[in-house]
Amino acid sequence: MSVISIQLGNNLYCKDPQSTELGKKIVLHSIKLISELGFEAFTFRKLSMQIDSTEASIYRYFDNKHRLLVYLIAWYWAWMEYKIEYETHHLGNAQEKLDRIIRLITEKKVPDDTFPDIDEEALNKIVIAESDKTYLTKRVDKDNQNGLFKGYKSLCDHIAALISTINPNFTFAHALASTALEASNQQVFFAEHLPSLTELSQLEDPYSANYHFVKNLIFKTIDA
Amino acid sequence: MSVISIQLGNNLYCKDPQSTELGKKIVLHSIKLISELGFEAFTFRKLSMQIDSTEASIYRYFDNKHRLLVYLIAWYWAWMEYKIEYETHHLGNAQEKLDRIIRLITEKKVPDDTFPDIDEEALNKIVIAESDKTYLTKRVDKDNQNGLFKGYKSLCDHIAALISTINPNFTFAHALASTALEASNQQVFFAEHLPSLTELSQLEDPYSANYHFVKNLIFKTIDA
DNA sequence: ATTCGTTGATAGTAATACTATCATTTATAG
DNA sequence: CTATAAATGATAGTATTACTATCAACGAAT
Repeated sequence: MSVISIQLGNNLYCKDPQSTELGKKIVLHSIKLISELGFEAFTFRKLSMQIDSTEASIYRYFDNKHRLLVYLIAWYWAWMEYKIEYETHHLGNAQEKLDRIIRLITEKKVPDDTFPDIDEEALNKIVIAESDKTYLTKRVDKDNQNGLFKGYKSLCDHIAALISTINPNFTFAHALASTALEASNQQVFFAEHLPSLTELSQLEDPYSANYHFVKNLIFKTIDA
Repeated sequence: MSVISIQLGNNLYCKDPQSTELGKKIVLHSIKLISELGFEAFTFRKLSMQIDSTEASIYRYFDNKHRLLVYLIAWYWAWMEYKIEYETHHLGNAQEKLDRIIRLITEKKVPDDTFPDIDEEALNKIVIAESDKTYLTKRVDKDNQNGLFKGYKSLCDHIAALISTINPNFTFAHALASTALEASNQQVFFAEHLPSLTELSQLEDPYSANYHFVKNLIFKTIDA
């Protein structure tokens, strides 16, 4: 039996949390705690109590809570890239692939049995509410140099490449890709918390509405 | 001589910072400090030292630093709305108005002599790097109920209304407006810190490029 | 049987985000 | 011009956070 696991760059942790039981517990419960408390109220102390361990032990895996957040978000995007690969490699043309990607990004996230240690639903909540905080810091440039955002950038590249295939004359492929990625999560947040900023919450199926919104946004924008 | 000032809702502060000298100093120097240190490293203690005052005195104006940030961002959007009003009321049709708004939102911000107490350039930096943090908290719903995001929502409404005038059949006017507003700032941040997520940084005039990107995004998307 | 690596237990520190109290200065009204 | 109130300053104190350091205990591998 072959076990698939998402392998992440070694700058994303101090000590690989996938290599030990404690590491897995840290990841598992941090997803739970951050999604419940929000990133600001989340502390290593609270996490250590949840898993009957100590702050010091957690610090052996992650330098600080920001790094842990970056790790979780990186895991999410690596997971998305894996799913995209799996569901688009057989498709014939760029349009179809892009369409499938938009669907994957906007669809409601359900538990993925392939990774029993991760609560993908809770992780998606974190991505929606906290992922911008990974780069909205004074350390962005250093963190970027250390490759912490590689996964997100590679997904953006992937989408931009499809956009350029569909319309080679479109100048802003990466800008549109990053805008669409950000928007797809932001709109879900708005629908829940600032509903006057979006129509999603008024429609019967907000996830499907989001899909149509983002799809329309991309395909209309790139049409020559 | 009539002095114009941006009047903000009274939930945005404890005591109106525009009503006293100390209040004005708090706003003036907090813009400077937050833009330099970033919001996380910014503290009331550091601010109090800058203005030769005390933490306790600052707390009389703002409950906490998050509230101060919300105030600054609200001021910014109120200022934008004022500029938009001023520069679009004479324009004949929705297309022209929307175009002008996009230009105003994406253009490089320079000091506005009308408000000598505010460094609009530094404030714009804050909007770009920190504004998402105003609502990405566990308190969003409460803060929203207290009207803290009124200015942003009203600008979004304004843009959405123009979109609906241009194409009454477009379903996602507010979603597109909020997406464009967010993107216009996000792309500037990416250009500076995560340049592989956007083309803006490669082009001669990134501000003009941003204008064209956002304009194209909106007008292409809403075309029937 | 030893030792190595992992974890736990405990302690400690500087900084943060406040709150409270009271004295002092400044403005304002009588 | 004085009385009084409002605004500010000075000072102190607290709980929590975000770490760092040290050492003991335990189990697994050699």
